[in-house]
Amino acid sequence: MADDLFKALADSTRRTILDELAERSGQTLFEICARLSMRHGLGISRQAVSQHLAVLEAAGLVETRREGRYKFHDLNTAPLRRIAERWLVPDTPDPEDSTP
Amino acid sequence: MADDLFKALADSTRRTILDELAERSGQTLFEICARLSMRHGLGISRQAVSQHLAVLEAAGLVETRREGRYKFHDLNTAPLRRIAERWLVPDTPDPEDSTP
DNA sequence: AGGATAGGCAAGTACTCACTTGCCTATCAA
DNA sequence: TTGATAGGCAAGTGAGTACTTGCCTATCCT
Repeated sequence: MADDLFKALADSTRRTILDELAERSGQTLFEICARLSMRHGLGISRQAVSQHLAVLEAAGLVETRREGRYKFHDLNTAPLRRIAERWLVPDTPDPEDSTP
Repeated sequence: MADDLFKALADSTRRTILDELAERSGQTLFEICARLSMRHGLGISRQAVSQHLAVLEAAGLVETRREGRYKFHDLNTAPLRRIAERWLVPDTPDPEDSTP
């Protein structure tokens, strides 16, 4: 659960994708590919970006909506808010990692 | 720089170590090993924990102080606070990942 | 000094993961 | 229908990494 979130954030390309979606929400796969290439100089295939988006969606950081042949991607920052709270608040720890 | 931070958080054992240090700061390597085994059921070698602590220290999440033959580890939550801010604030993005 | 404790260094192994390659499906426009 | 566009599925490859094993250094106590 939380493991998916942190693993998703561990890759720099995925973090750049989050940057792009934070700036302009609702982009399609091809739009994201173009902007990664143009603005960030990332020579990366469409399939690679698609796989990154799947990871981000599994982590709950990206939500998608389909319209016709287009699939729009939206950023969801809710999971990010709980990251810092885990170690800042000396509360009962999340039993997430106790039994991997 | 920020890459070290996210990579450090990507491992569940390291996150559990942060949990332990959040609960009791200033533990030694052997104390951390014992608590990981006792309270979390993690059968992990001392060297593995030592390597994890090195990763956490490189990420700025753990600071160490040496006293005699003991090395105490303290949690530093400062880097965590800036994680959520990156995508919550629609500001000029950190140019960190532009040129990997 | 000698043993015990706390920690460090380095090479090897096994596994994960990012990325590519190749092909396939679905929607829209002519 | 035909072609073009947007996206998906799956196997293979190469690099990174978590962990082990073995040995070494430093500090403390008797």
